Amino acid sequence: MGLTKTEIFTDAQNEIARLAKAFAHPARVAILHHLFKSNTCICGDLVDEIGLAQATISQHLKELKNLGLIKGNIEGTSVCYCIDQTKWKEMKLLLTTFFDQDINSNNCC
Amino acid sequence: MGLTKTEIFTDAQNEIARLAKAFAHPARVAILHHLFKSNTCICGDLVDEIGLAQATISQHLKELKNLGLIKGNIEGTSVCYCIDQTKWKEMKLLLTTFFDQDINSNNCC
DNA sequence: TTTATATATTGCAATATTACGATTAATAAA
DNA sequence: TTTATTAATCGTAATATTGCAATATATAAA
Repeated sequence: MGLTKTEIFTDAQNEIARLAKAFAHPARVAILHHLFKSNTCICGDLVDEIGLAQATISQHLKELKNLGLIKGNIEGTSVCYCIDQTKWKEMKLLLTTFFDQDINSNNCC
Repeated sequence: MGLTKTEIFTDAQNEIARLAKAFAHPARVAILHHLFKSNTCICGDLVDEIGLAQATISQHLKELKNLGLIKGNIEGTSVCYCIDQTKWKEMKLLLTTFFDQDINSNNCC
């Protein structure tokens, strides 16, 4: 028990859930927000700007990287994280298509 | 530890995360999909259509109801669940606004 | 009232997530 | 080389989520 039964859902449903997890924690929302806001590709400044330990931020960054939504470029001793525009657009299309289901639906209650 | 530090994030960040959780599990994605697909307001058919135990479906429905995304009308012994169109539109606006941040951002890497 | 049906709730086990201190690894500067 | 700086990883504790059997609740039908 406690294990999500991925096999009984469609690929699309699993992929939507997988991507939505990126936004299902305020720290990751904050990280993404910071990455968009700063013109310069911020790196470990995230640790200062968001009030979480370095290990915690690093873990969240790893999850976002695993989803493909961000990428990291090593620059000397620090790492520059950026949004992966291609993957971001892909994610946007998948999720907004799901959200727009309401347009063609007639509610009964 | 293990407790999300909501207090260090903005209200918007917390709300985005809260709503994104609705889509962060394939069972809930499947439930919402079924609710949109069926013109008649389906009720416990979800248990048959999705391969999860009745108690599990009921729990996911409760979470979606708590987020305000769906509402349930009691009809005899069964309950008719539907999308709450107003809340859905609200959620859509909040999340798509967040997703559209890429439009005004210039990536550096 | 009794019985059947549908849904919610409870209790519990398994697994996942969140957070952080400590450590490691890797590069830059002295 | 030695030392500082930055980020990743490891280990661990606390908490949350997922799933289901069993039970409770509530209405409909007999």
